[in-house]
Amino acid sequence: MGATLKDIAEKSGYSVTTVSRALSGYDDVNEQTRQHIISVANSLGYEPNLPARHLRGLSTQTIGMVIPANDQTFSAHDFFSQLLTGVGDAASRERYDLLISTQIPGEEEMAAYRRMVRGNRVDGMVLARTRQHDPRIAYLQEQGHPFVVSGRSAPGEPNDYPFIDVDSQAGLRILTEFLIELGHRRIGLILPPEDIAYTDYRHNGYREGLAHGGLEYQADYVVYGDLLRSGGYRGAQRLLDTHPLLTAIIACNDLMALGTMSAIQGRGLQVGPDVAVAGFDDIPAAEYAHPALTTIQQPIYEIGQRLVHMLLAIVRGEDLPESQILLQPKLVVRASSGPKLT
Amino acid sequence: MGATLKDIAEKSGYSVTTVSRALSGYDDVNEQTRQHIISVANSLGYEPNLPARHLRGLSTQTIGMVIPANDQTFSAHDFFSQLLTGVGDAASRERYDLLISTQIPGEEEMAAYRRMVRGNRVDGMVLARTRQHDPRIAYLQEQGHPFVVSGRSAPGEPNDYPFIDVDSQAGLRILTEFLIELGHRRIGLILPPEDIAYTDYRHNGYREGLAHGGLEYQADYVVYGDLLRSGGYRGAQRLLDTHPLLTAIIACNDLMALGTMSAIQGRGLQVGPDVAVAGFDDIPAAEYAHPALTTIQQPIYEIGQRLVHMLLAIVRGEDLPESQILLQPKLVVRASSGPKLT
DNA sequence: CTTGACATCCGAAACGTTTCGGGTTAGATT
DNA sequence: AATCTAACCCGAAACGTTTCGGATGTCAAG
Repeated sequence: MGATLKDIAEKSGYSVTTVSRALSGYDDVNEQTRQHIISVANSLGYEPNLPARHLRGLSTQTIGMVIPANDQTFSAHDFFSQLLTGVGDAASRERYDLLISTQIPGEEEMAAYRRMVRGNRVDGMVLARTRQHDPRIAYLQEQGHPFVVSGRSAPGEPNDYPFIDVDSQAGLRILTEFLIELGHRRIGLILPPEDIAYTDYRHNGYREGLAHGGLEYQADYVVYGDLLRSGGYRGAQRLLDTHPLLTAIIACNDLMALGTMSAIQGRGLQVGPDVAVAGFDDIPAAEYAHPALTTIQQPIYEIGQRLVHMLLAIVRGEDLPESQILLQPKLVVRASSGPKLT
Repeated sequence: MGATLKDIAEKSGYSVTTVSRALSGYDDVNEQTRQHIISVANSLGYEPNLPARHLRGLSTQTIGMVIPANDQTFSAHDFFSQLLTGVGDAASRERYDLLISTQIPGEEEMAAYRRMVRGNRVDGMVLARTRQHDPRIAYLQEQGHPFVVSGRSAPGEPNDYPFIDVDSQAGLRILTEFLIELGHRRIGLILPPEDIAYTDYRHNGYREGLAHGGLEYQADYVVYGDLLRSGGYRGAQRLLDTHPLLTAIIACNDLMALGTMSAIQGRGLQVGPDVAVAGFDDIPAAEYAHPALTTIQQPIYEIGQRLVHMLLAIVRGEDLPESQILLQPKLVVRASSGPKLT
């Protein structure tokens, strides 16, 4: 269908070699010849065949990313759409495209990674939402393929790769201390699934906050959720059924916090005055929730952009000033955390 | 780096041809041989080189999509992240990946299309947010490359391509009639930018609604916005500055409606009782806005999925039962449209 | 003993590009 | 007249795969 170098060569009377060299700006072709070739190329609507280029081992100008699929519950993608937008915008400025595969974690997911990496379709990969003993990281390291990660490994695991993460241990400590300062003594916690790498960090931060406020850690104030709104709803129900005297609940992401608010309101209680709620992420919906959600801000969009810059530096063989970045979290106080208790 | 067919051929003692045929399931290779070859392939971690395959003209198993970039304002991507998720999930089920390029509309954007289409990187393209005299559609038709579109052409332009759209003219008529029924007589309208294909449909729907309710169309009750929250804010300010007696404002998408609510609340007025507000799209934030937003529901996620099915049918040469789908919009009444006026 | 059929295998060409290692010409220098 | 240089150009190989069109060997039927 499309015109090839050969077509241009025939039409212009030069060889394929010369056409190729003219088009890619070598200086051993006459300027007049080059102009002629370029005009023929344009008249034929020539566009280079990328697979052919890649076959020669040239850059694919493409960044790969595998994102978790989860059908209906697209709003769970809030985090990923922000990350994706950051990655996409930064990539575009570097004339890179994105190859995206949405996959449910598991065998198919690893196959998607293999297709991209060994299949030679991308120059580098962006990973997100690290898990414990993450097989994706092991694979990419073993392949020696350039990659960067949003989120470091779980505590105790090696972190021998480039990443950007927010210190969520500090985040949860700050949140917990803040609630204690408001006067709360019984604070529930809804954690992410156990296999997520940052779960332990947040769990630890919560414990640190309690210790700092002189409160004892109560294992049954803590439940696990699924990072979705529904998980927050169920988690809050469970906590309030067993411990109706809780005066505050921290959910480990904003989506679960929104679910928590629904559960509280469904019981005829007021979010804030009756039960304080706090989340983590500061997704756009947090600001517009009712009441607006107190949360820990993560600059997800910026992280996406910086990941691209790191990745391309690695791909180009430049060395990175910083290859492991830990950002400090920021507390954003809104109405959901309620007034100071008296 | 990665193992090739040649490596497997050498290690197994068969020819490259036989290895290739064994691996791709031809039946003229001995079952025992095949097993042997497969085990060698696995031991070498073989993964086919996709560019090489594509060079031979085989399917790329990839769907292309160019989405508008707009830096900071990622929340504007609400519509696109839902569409993207729908497209991604459906594609994944068909073992397709997505090639995404984020681009600001203009020359660079067309270049991204050319790279994907003529560069042979995708089997088909998904377009969204049709514009007037859309050069992308003209290009894809001229190239004869498979594509499907979310949103038909502007009124009066030909619609000779497969699309899925929501009848937004009906949507705006319904919305307008609903507000009139509530007792509103002075209803402002914030339209999308003029070059968006659906702008005239929505404008017409508004006029139809007014006519049906026996109200006269007032050109100065209508302003144009930019589809972002900020555009809704500015549009509402302009409307209320010049026409403080407006009792209702329709914004042509939810994001602008949220901006409109901020503007109203910033003036010390109550959204609903003082000024009714309605939007269009039913993005997740609409439900959690305060007050919750009355709006027209578009099943964006499902549209994304159906677009993929249509596109793949075209790519595979199957014929489509329906290639131009117009969905009926659904009114979702929430608090922002306020009570019946007395 | 021929013939044909079948099962199994393979050589070589092709896809479109880039690039190495030249070649040819014209003019300038010896 | 021979040599050198610079400017311009090109043939052929290579990337990894698929596939067309056979080739070879075995065995049963004629």
